[in-house]
Amino acid sequence: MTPTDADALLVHLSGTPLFQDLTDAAIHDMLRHMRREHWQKRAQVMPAAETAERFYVLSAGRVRIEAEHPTSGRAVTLYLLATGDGHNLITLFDGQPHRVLAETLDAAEAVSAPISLWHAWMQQHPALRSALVRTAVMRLRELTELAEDLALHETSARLAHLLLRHLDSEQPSGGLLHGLVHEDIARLIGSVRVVVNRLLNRFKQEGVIVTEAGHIHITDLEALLHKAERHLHRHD
Amino acid sequence: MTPTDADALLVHLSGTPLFQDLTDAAIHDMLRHMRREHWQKRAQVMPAAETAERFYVLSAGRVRIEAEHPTSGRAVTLYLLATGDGHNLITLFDGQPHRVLAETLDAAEAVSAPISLWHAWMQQHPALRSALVRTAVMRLRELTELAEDLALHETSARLAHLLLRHLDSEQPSGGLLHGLVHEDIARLIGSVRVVVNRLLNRFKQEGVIVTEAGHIHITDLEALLHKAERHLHRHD
DNA sequence: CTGTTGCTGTAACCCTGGTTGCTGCCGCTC
DNA sequence: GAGCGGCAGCAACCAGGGTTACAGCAACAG
Repeated sequence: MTPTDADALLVHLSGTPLFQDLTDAAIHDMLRHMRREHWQKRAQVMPAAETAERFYVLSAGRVRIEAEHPTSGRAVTLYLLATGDGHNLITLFDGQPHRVLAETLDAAEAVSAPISLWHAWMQQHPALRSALVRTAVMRLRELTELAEDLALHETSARLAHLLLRHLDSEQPSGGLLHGLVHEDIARLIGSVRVVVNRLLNRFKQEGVIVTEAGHIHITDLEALLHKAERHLHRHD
Repeated sequence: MTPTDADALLVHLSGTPLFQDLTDAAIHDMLRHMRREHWQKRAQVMPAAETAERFYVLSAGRVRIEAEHPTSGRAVTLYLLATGDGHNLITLFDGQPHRVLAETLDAAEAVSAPISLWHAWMQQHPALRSALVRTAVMRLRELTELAEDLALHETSARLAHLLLRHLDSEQPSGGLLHGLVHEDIARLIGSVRVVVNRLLNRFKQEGVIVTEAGHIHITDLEALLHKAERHLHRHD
């Protein structure tokens, strides 16, 4: 990547969790060895073959990481990546390939470098290593929550939970769920489009949410919390 | 812990993934600062309060880590710990408490130390740090598989998958599943006792498995693989 | 020997939620 | 403005699997 490109990206990345404890000089140096990619909306990206050798950091847009059923065509999204999030953590740390699907939700952009380079960087910058480890642990928490949800809660509770996690955020535009269609939401909670539609309309009729221009707003937080069968442990 | 106790444990632990790259002297030194605990079969152990401050390593027996539904009483086991496995990885790395339940399946035994001590040890022994990170990443893989199973495969496929993962092992005694009752198996696949019983008997009638003395043996591997809706990617 | 406890084996019941299929609606392109 | 693709909105259908309830057994304790 050219120095000017790197300068432009520095602004985006220097505040993100992975890089926040590094000096601008260090980031700049790393960026010079990175490859930059631009992807269009709704495209399959970071194919497994390539992914086996590189670690990516999203610099713009959203990407969902999914597992797919071999025959039925159904899929669950394991996590949603946004700007600053890394992809291919597992292979980065254990060297084994990890077969998942990655698909952009928006026009997106990422930088990447071979895993061996990242290893060297982790060596040089302990702050980078610990940031990477911390995100791995965050993923552990997310997946634990997902598995728990799938095993113990029915879909209406999972949907309510999803809405609570993303719509109670300060952002007016609906946070990470912005612009997702029912099919996308369904995959986030391990269900299918028709069911999500059904539940969403039920929620509307019950006065728990309203939608305007494809956008969901919570009107009765209390009721939604009750549906999610959860108590707010993250708002104390 | 007394030096003689430490000597006895050294044998058990020095070959396990967490400690295998450390010198006996280093392990011995760590053990002198650890607390040793013995637990009886089927007991709730490592309560959340205490767990917030210590990291444990199982030195004998099995322990299952579970999430529980707040009201219905149902639970999923997130992972099964065996000798050499650590507990409380998440808190070790991010400092935040993680609320899960731990229950012994056998009479068990563990050593533990405050998290701050483990941090110091990771500092001194890079091999320890990387072993801990590797196990965190292994847990990520396990949980990904669990979530994928729960979201995409029906219970009969999940049961078949579970049997394949644990019974095709060389061990004659049935590996990690040894001595588990139907209720335990149900929790491992996010279901309930009655359903597991139903499916197990269906498998028997179809000639896929046989049971003798509460012990499960696979008789038709091909059929079981088909039921699991999976191809053997770990046996190549 | 008998009561108790824990596990397996079933059967009847029924509800959540996945499947299929079709109707509009909107926005785009040709 | 006609045609088309993507998406929300329904309705009918049905099955996987969770719930409840109980019977038969073995192990163990009193």
